[in-house]
Amino acid sequence: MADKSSGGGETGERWTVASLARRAGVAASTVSRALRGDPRISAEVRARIAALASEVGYTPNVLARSLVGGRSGLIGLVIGPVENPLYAALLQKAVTLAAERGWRLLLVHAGAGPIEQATAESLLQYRVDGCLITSAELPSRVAAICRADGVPLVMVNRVAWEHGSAVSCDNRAGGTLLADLLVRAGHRRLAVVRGGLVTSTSRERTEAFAARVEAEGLATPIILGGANTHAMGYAAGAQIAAMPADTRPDGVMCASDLLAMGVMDAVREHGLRVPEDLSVVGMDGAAPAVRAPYRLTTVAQPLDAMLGRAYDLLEERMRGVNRADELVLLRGELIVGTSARLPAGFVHSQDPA
Amino acid sequence: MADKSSGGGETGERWTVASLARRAGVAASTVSRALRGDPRISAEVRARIAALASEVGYTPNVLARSLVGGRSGLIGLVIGPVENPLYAALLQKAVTLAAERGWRLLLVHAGAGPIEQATAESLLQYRVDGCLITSAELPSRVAAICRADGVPLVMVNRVAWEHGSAVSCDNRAGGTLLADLLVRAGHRRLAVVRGGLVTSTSRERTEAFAARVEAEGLATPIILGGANTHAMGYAAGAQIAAMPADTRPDGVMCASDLLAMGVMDAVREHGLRVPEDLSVVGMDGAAPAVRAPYRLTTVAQPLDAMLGRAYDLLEERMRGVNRADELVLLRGELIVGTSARLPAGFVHSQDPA
DNA sequence: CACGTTTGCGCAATCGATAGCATGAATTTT
DNA sequence: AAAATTCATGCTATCGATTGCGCAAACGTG
Repeated sequence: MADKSSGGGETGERWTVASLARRAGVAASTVSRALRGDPRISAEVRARIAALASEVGYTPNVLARSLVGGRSGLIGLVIGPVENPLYAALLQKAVTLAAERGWRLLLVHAGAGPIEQATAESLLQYRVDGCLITSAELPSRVAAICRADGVPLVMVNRVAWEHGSAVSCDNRAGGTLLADLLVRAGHRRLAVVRGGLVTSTSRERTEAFAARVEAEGLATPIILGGANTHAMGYAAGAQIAAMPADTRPDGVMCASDLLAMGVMDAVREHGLRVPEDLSVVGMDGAAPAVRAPYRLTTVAQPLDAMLGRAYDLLEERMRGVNRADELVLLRGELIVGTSARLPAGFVHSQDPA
Repeated sequence: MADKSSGGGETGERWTVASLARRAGVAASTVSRALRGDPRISAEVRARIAALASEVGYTPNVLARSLVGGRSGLIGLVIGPVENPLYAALLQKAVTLAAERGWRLLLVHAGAGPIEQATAESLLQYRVDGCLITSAELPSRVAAICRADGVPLVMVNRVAWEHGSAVSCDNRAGGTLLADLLVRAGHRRLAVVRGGLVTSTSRERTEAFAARVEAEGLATPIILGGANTHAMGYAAGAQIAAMPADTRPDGVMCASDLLAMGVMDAVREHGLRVPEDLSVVGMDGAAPAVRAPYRLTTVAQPLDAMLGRAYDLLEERMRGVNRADELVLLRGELIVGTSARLPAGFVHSQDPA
């Protein structure tokens, strides 16, 4: 049926504006305008071309369009280790929210390791309109590349280091909140299990927690950990469990839920009960940490809001608005589980009396 | 320094072959050939242009290249719910292995839900060279689109339904292996916790396990579950724990590690010990299931090998080789944890005596 | 009925990179 | 020394979609 010389049809050749135009007996520019709803094309012709296009299953070539239009509709995504459930959740939401804005994600990197130069360059090769970095580590190579080429850049869950805006949970506020909670509940010997030594999230959470503990007149928390993995949490938990009961911490704040899960796994294997022998709190609000068997008391990051703001920031800058970089902090939400003893008279936030 | 009329430099304008050519005093085609290492260009000129390109930080526009070249270098990725750690691992490996082949991943969909038409169409709009579907669910819409436009398609962890090749773990062999293991260890009342009712992986694992159990002369396993989530596993575990001890199953095979974790969490909360009161085995080899507190006995999917084969299949078909669709099955590896009683004299595979 | 204005659409250039063909110079061959 | 090659590079069309400009025909008005 479809004649081959028209350039489309069952031959596997894809339809183009040109072949559609030949078939419809109009110019290619008319096809283009008709499909984009240009009012200069008569409603009659527009309908005819639209019908033809959907009949033959025409799909515009975005690559060609972006060549002239200047925007690719692609957002580069650099994501941290997705074995961390927080990043997994972030990834999923990032895809969904991007689709709602008509963007597609070019998955540039996923994992803990550093980003290779060749990988980072693909951001430029594919002319991404913007870049979203979601990783607690410091991918300065990507940041440098984006800056050099004027690609808007937004970081989520990590504060800006050299270039680009950032959206983050207010980690200090979270750390302070958790310190307050533990101190008011009567804990006296506190510990912190920290994540990566160079990650801003871990540092801020740890510092704020320790500062508030000291401000309350208690001894400086002992610091354990040093990497944001389950194994590191497990090791720290084993260390804690091995301490004599009279000097052992009675409250532990972990810089992430992943660490908290490791800590709980270890101390429980060593026969300690949570929270009777030891309170554990975390930060992130990762799904597996909140449910059984952990039921962790934690500060959940508002991922939807964070990504929404991040995309807003990107969109502004993609439109050419020449704004200064900004840092947006959003407050996390306390999720009260059963992993920590609570202050007397503490009212469950989800359960207002 | 950089003169604006040359089209590149600090003005934010990006360098192109044309602007590089003007700057170098040669033709654009010469720049293109020089950068691609065409031997027809003298070594001298080639070196000069290469030096200039790296000096100004030129990056080729892949979009333009693919317009003439016909290939975009993009692989569409459709991935299942990444809160399932198996998919998270798959995602991470998929990115790494794709980069090794010089491909980039266009993240089309991530999650459990169905794929929207507009989302699926982006596969065609961006002229992906191939498509990788990693999901136990049946994204037939994507398959149909790929078939209609001749886009090579490979599925991982799901068997082909209508169109495209597939690479999968040999789920039946795994189910049989686990049934053997439990029966030989003396379990007599077996149960299965299955995943999604329409997913091939869950169905095959369940059927093979049940078939072998019956072949061994034991009663047909009771079937629980019906969705591949932690919550479903937890619910099934609660059901099991609620049964009277003399009729309660003494061995449970879960169609995924995610389910197995849910089952173990539930039965432990109800005071049952694993494996003393109940053996639990899973399938997948997900990282959190293998470590504390689960230490699950499971059949690990060979993800690296699976993805390697999947990409091989894609690559062949992208080169235009007109091969028939094929189904590749790879054997999983038994990982022996502590979640199940073992047959007497069972030799730990990682620990040959 | 003549002239100006809108309406509707085609022509051709453009985006950036690539590839076929052509061209002039340098080199080899007879 | 004239002819035949080889070599290095330039010219130009091409991929597919978009867009500024131009040009008819249809419309309206005086």
